[in-house]
Amino acid sequence: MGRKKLEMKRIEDKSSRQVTFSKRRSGLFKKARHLSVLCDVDIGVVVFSARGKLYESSSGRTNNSIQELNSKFSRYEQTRLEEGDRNIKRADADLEFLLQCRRFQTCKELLQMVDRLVEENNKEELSVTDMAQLELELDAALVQTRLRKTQLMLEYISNLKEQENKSTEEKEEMEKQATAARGDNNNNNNDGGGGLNDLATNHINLPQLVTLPLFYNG
Amino acid sequence: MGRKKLEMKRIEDKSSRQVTFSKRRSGLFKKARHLSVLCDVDIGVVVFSARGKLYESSSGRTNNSIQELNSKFSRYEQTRLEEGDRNIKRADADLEFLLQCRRFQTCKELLQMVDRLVEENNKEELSVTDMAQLELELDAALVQTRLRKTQLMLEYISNLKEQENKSTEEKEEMEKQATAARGDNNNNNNDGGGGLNDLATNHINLPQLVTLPLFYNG
DNA sequence: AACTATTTATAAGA
DNA sequence: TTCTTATAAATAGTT
Repeated sequence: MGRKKLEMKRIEDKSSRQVTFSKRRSGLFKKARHLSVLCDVDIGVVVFSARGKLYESSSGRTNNSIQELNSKFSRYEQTRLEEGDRNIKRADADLEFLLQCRRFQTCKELLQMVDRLVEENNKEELSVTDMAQLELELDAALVQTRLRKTQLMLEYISNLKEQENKSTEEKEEMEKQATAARGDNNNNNNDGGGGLNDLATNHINLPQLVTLPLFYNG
Repeated sequence: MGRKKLEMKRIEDKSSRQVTFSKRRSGLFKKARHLSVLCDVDIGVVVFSARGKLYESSSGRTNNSIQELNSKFSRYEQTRLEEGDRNIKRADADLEFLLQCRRFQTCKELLQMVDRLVEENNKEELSVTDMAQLELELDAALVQTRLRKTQLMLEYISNLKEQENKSTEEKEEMEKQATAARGDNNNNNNDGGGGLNDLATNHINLPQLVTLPLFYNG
């Protein structure tokens, strides 16, 4: 659509490629938004350009965090253009932004956030401040991950124990009844499906890890 | 576009909503494909409908990993429907997939991958296996982050040292010349802009961290 | 960043 | 469902 029909191949002229990219990208996002609303579905669109990533999605949590992010970065961009001492402004803005995003509902959101920070910032190299902050965020995510893992394993063990107890009880009940009625020859060695020992020989080979504290605030 | 302009709200009639969904979805994918080709960028579009997940992407790494992912999850979905013992199948598929994704070119890619894993899996809760793997990946990212941070700080210090040396040399040279010519009263206390001491009083307040090893393979 | 001639997408109807 | 077609929407080239 437009004055001419374009061939379906890379636009060689850098300038018009950039313009087309900009126009069509916003068009794509708009269409995604409309489809999402009209048909009540979740949509995610990700555009990875050589430098910087652009993102758009619709409905639910995703929407919120992304819009928040967008406006944040718009303001940040503006500030950056208006001010002279870019590096300091930038470092401050990054830090401020990151500090405001300390709490995430899900690990997924954290990852998206960090990812976006890296890409939207439009820089290949991150500053020391970025790195220090990223380190903190990753650490937080790691801690969360470990907590959840531990929790799941405990639940798993708890379930198995319960099963085992139940199984043992049933066996004992059976034996009691059998003994009461007459002498018997019941000698089942199977403990009743998935006892505690199964954890050690689980086909999923969990890494043997000892978790140490990451940071030491001297 | 069409005979009538639609209101920007959910289409209530189920049948026409389905038709519109189908049409607009393929339209969206087409636009994404075109944008990708014309402007030489990677694009991923994900549409989550209530039943089933539909997906489309274009070009490059994204394409590969996403299509791979897609077929993986399609197969997984099928298996899940065909098999009874869902949990085990699922853990195996996840594990296999994750193991194939161990090496990433960049921290960015890692984050994207994990992110995608979480989202595409369409599950809020991750399994123990997922968590253990995520833990490993996050740790790897963290290590990389710390390395880079250290590197940057060393570079920074090195730069400052160089500046200081240069400044000192110049001062000495000046003093020598001045002394040779006649007695002088040059007594400048400024060390020449950004000496080592500046690091401690930097406005960017780096957290005081001691990094410990994360894992201990017993 | 706006404009407008065209192309493209699609809502409703068949 | 699939095709047709009138109309809405997107956008290529221009300013």
